[in-house]
Amino acid sequence: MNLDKTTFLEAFPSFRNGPNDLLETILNASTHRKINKGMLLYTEGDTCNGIGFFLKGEVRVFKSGESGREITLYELFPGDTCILNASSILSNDYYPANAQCLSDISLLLLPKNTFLELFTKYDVMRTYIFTILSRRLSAVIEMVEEVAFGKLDIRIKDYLVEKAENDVVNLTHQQIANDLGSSREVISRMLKEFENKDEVVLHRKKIEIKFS
Amino acid sequence: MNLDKTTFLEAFPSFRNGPNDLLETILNASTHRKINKGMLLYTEGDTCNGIGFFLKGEVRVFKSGESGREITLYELFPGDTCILNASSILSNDYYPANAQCLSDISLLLLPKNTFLELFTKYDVMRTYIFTILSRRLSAVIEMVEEVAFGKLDIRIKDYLVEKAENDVVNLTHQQIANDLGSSREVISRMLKEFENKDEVVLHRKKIEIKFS
DNA sequence: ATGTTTTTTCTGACAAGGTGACAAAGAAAA
DNA sequence: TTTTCTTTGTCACCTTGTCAGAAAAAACAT
Repeated sequence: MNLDKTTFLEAFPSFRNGPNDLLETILNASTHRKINKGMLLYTEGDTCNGIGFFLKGEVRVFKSGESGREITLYELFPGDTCILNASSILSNDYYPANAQCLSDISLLLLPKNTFLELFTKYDVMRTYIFTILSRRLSAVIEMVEEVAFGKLDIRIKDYLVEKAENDVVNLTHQQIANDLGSSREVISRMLKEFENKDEVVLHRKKIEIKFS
Repeated sequence: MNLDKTTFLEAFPSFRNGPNDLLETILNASTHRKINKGMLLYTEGDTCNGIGFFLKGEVRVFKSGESGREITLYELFPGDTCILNASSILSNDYYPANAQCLSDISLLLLPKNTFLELFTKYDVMRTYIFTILSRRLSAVIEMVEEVAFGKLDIRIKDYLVEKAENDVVNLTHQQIANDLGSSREVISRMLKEFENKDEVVLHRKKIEIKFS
């Protein structure tokens, strides 16, 4: 046993309702991995031989375009599964995006075959996967709407509010661009405009928000 | 019984593997509806009280922005389910998009509760739903990539090739704009450029392609 | 402490795409 | 034919992305 039940159930409360068998199999068959901040978990085109259950940390799932621009599809937190793993395992397809650790993370990696068995056998597992998958679809549909119709100034402001802690955002312009699917120059330009209108104060790797 | 098994199984072959019970329940509990071309099946914010199994015709699922612009997320064909129905039923949420009939369609409408029972009870149903859901997620992720990074001239050309029958596309500039999430003016402008470069011939509601 | 390198930000000119307003050309209807 | 509606064309302007180059701040080395 690689990990105690309590720790797992803390992150994955929906498995409390499941049979003990399921829980035991997950804990026994999986390996506990720790991966460092900045590392890439998957890249586009990878084949998946396991599915990760995230226990600690943050992961960013993103697409990147030819020009070097990037856009974040969604983020993963403790209690999440990289559903694209599950999806590509079940449909025997490539992993269609990139996943990057935003902090040191720890996860349980469940081998493909065990996952397939558990998915076939246990209702709790299916419901869990279904819920996450369904949530992701909504999130990505929202992304389409934002990117297709949203004005960038609004998108940046919403983003800053979302990312702010005590009205401070500790990110570089490049990181913001990578999340929003824009380019660094454009973000810099807009932030400068915000500053001229006295809506933010700019520092290196740090933005103070004066609206929100 | 509203519909014979053969007709249903033709459109939904994956249910052949399922128990007879499942099939009978679907056929008995659902109502057979025909809806005319142009009608809206759902609009954003609707609550779903049933899930549709498409037997005939085409449906366009799209988002619309404030400015009146639209973007098509994906299309539904016979054998499809409007997975956003299932998704919003199972997560008890609103329908997050609009669905419009591109032709006269016919579908089986399975009431919410029956669907939930069948989903809980039958593996075939869960697998079917999961497959569709997973496919949609991939499709929508592709959309994000296209919209965020794709150049419009390329997107239009790809689109025209996809929609062409014998190198002819019978659509208005507005319809193309609505699928691609762009505006009519821009599409007209680009098509005119294509024509100047001798890549297409433009008519009313009709574009002849000379590349492909 | 000083010079060197790297990271982050700034700037300006230009290109691509979206917006708004309005005109013209066909098609359809009266 | 005249009128009306649908579809397409065009122009000027605004927003966003791209390219190129430089400045400023931090990190590193000696």
